[in-house]
Amino acid sequence: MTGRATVYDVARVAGVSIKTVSRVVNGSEQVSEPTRQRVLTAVAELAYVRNSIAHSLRTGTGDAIGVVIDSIADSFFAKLVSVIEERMLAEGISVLIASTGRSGTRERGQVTRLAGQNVRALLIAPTGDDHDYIIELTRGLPVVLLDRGWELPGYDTVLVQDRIGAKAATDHLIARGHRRIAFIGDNGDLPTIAERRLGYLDGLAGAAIEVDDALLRTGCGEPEPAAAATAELLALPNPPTAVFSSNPRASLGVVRALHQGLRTDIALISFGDFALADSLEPAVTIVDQDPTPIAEAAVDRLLARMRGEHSEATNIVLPVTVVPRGSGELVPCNRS
Amino acid sequence: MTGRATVYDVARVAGVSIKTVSRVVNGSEQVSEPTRQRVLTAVAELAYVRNSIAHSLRTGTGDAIGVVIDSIADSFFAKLVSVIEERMLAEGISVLIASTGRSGTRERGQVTRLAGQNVRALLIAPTGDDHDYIIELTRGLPVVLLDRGWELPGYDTVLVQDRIGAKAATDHLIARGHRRIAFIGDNGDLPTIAERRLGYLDGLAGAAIEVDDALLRTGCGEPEPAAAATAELLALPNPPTAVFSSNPRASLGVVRALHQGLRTDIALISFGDFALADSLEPAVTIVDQDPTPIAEAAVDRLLARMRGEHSEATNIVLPVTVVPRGSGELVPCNRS
DNA sequence: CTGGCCATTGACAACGCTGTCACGGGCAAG
DNA sequence: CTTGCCCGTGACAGCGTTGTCAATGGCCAG
Repeated sequence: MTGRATVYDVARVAGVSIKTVSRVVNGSEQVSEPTRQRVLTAVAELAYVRNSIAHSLRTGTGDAIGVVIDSIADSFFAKLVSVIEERMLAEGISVLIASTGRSGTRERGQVTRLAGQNVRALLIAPTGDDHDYIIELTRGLPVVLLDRGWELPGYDTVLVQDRIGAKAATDHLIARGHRRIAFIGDNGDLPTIAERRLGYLDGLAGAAIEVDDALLRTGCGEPEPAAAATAELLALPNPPTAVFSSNPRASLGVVRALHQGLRTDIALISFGDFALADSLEPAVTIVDQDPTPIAEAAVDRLLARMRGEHSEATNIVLPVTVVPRGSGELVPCNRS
Repeated sequence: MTGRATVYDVARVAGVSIKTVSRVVNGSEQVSEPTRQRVLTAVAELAYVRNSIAHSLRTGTGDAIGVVIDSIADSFFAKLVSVIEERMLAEGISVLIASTGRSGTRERGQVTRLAGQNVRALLIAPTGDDHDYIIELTRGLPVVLLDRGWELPGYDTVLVQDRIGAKAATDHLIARGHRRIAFIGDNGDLPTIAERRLGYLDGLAGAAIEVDDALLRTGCGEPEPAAAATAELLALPNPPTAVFSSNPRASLGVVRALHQGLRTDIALISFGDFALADSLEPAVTIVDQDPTPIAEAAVDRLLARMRGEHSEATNIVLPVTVVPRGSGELVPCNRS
């Protein structure tokens, strides 16, 4: 008994036709009570579980969605996926994860792969700036762009106020007297980070502070390069008095470097919360980019599309606020 | 053009039979070069992608595996899944995640669901202690039990030295002079935590320290209850001078509570690392339970099984070591 | 010239399921 | 008693793919 039971097995045991088994399993009303009972008994006896591949093939509707993200090891995306999975479980839909490692090529490969699977819809946090391929590959498939991808018209998107939030953080630091504020972030390929950088520049411009390129560090999306960049900033002849870290993973590196360099007197604001940010000394002020409402909104859109809604693409932009905790309220230090 | 192209479409365009298309797509040698070229041209023209549902149904081999874990929001499991997904991508296999929320009932539901999907194998971090259902539901499906589940014979398992590691941590604290050492952990249903608790008790017994039930806190697998439990411990008339936190998520709560209570003079060892553990003040001493080798070993086993290996079930136990960072080397404080 | 062999190709069935339609029987209306 | 309808049920096809097996045709040996 290696394979699983099929409708035929159940039909044989229950003494009915396979169609009747199908009806019972799918809860059709068109079955008499005694028959239903016999079928249910047989189902239990054989531990029958509907083969969802055959079901998908027949009905044409898959029972999984694909989620394309940077990496599931990133706690922001982990939380995002967690909420998505939870919501989808209620719909009986499975979640396939596909990570891009922030490579546009790999992203494309993953989307291609998923499009060939039984996915019924896609949630994508796009990496690169060329997303035309999505249009081509996902014909007839509901797609919601997550966290990024504002610039692709015709698709539902869910974002946060990247530029506004970044400007608010910068303003927050400027209001405490900082004028040498460093920016740590990934390279500008990521639309999100590009927006946050613009917000940072907005803030500086608003206070008529000249941009110092030495304080603008890109290519630091991960903890290690961010830590290295921070260490370099600290070693500058004229180091910054404040740091704006444009994503929580980079912030992990920044925090490590500041603590290792014993420079916790330098102000810090992180775009996006991270574990223990509020237990550090000082606790880290953040721009609150909570994954939960982002995921909820995205799932809402996706379910609506999966149910056949054909309205115009909507662009949801969630508000963010600065959450003061200590590190962002430090005033400029005078060490050097 | 709403649906995707099928072999029939390609066959029509290329002027061959569907079987030949299938042969070309699957790289069979039995096709003449000119025919192959014509087919490939048609494939490119129609952007044909093999329908993997039909493929799965026909071949009986799915192209996804299922991973059943507590929650993807837990960074330990997130890292685990990340490594698994990375490895599976190289095999062209997708990863389906299913979270249990540590509910045995839900775990069972998830395994049932996955067994009905096209999953080709399962990686399960079992929650409860009744795993007989796994045997029943996963007939003929390769299964590797991850991180827990030692007690289910006939299945490959990958664990760490839970009991030994916990004893080492306890010994480490005892060697610094601690005699009132608290234990924070989830309830004993989780085999892992039960083992760690035994290791903790081993340590106490080895030093002839009597167990104080007031210092043994269970039901704290998540940050919030762990923080609450820690706060209660601090309020005891005779509080502990050291804490052994038996999992990293609990440790997040313990750290928060210690910092909020300004009691960072209390020693702490965490079973399992967590982000920023080394940037805190003091840095947190850990028992190193690295998810990466666990995942690698599990994937190795799984791939071997998927390739048809029929050897005896293997039980891999990975070693752990205490990584001193500061918090575990604090000597007993005398405040009360 | 013929038989046999190999290389290439195609017709057909089947994977497990559900949609379509048809069938048989019971019952109310005519 | 017949007609027509509805209810419960089953036979059959087909979703897109691949495995089996047979057919075709070219080529070489006898």
